[in-house]
Amino acid sequence: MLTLREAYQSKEFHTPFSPMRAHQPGCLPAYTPVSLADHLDRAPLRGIEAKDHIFTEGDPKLHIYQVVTGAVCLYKVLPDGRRQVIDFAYAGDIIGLGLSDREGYNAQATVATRVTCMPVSALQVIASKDPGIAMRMCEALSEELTAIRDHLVCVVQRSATERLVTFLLALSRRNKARGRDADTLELPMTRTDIGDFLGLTIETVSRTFSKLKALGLIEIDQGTTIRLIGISELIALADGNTSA
Amino acid sequence: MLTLREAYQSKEFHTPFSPMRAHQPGCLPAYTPVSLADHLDRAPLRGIEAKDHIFTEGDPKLHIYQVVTGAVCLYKVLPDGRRQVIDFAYAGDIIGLGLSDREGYNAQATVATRVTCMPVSALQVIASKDPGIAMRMCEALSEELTAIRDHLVCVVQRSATERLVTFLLALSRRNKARGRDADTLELPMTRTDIGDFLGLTIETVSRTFSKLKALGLIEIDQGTTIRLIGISELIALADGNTSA
DNA sequence: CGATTACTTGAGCCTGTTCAACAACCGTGG
DNA sequence: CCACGGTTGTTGAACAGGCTCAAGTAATCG
Repeated sequence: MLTLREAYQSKEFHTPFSPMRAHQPGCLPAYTPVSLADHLDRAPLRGIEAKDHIFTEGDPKLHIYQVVTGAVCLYKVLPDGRRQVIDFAYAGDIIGLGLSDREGYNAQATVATRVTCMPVSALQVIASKDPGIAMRMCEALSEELTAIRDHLVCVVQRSATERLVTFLLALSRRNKARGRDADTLELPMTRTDIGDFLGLTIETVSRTFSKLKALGLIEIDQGTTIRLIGISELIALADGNTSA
Repeated sequence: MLTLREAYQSKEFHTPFSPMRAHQPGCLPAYTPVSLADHLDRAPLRGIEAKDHIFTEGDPKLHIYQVVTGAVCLYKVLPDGRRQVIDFAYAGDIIGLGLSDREGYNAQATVATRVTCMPVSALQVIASKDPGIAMRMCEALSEELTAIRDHLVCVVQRSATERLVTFLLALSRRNKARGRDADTLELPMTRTDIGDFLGLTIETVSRTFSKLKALGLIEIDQGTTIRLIGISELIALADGNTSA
């Protein structure tokens, strides 16, 4: 399974439609093709302190953001306060794609974070001029859909241990995709965030970490650094081949 | 909350970008603007018998479909057979939007169903000529994302009763949006499908229906026709104002 | 009309929750 | 430097919601 945001890193962030664009009949762009990522790279930077919100549900959607450093927790709350973390966004991930005029969830930095922010109005202008950008947005949205579907299946069908291990393995795969150590994970969020992501209580998350440690499958430093010992056993665990 | 597919019906299915298109600088369409829905309405019809699959996960994605009559169950399965229903698609709903080259889930007709099917290749040609169509696809994808996020929150955070009532109320709202009776629901799927959608066993679904009936909040005819009695009490139940 | 599939209901069990206490960590200020 | 309070994480014990297993009933279809 993909980390929800991992999809964005799984391909070059340049639209595969760009090469075709200039040759579309009836469409003669007089500008230099620029990818979505290019636009975001140029956008102004904004710093957010740990625990501060970038936006909250219901806010008018004014910008889309790309995380430069740090981590962001995207979540929704039910009327009675129950919280569900939809996704985490890490460096490179884009937040807020979509055409609604309101934010559909809350975005809170879990640690000190920097993001670039680009006005949606600008994006709409660009996208309506440039079908390649619009298609790239479709692509990104489809990948987000694929990822959240996988997460839905995971969280609804899997046991506590399977969920947590799936989460760790997704982070590991993400690390590998970035050329970083696949066995060493930094968790830039609290147990509460992880619990609300996986649909578990903080106690169950903690207990499950302890169990994995006792099984010799992971090591934990200061709560936030995880070292994966037996990747293959962990994969088996995640898939319910329950040796424990 | 929206029924997952309801989003598609919540707005006219004509792109709001159409009026702008002819005036885009550098883009001179020499054809009559046609909406995504128009294209789908013209597409050839295909009949599927109850329990037959339209496609399965991993199949090359060749078409997108629009349900004309009947109902379709979209689901994924884990390696060990656990099943999660992602969504149901009813008349008017579009299945398979997105730019992956493979189907990401299974689509099975729950009852005898007719769909129109349009080749994705045709859609890509249209979308790369017509930024309005591409933007309309983005819009549809965002709505699908919003809906699945809501469903994720519901299924992970809510109790069995809350989930089932939320499901019934979504169907009711959908009926109302179509000008049909909001109090009378047809359930064109089995208890197993409902259970796998809500992350519950068939027994719990059945028991919960019985409980709602005992509370006098619904009536059930032949298992498939539900009549909602106390909408306001049901809404309270769905939000966890647990009078039961 | 019998066979099959779908649904309902019951009883006991299990996973993860709740409630509670405790430990570790961290920044602040004396 | 350490004492202190607040936050975050860990662990234990009892509970409960939904699951499993099992039996029985209703609807459907050849």
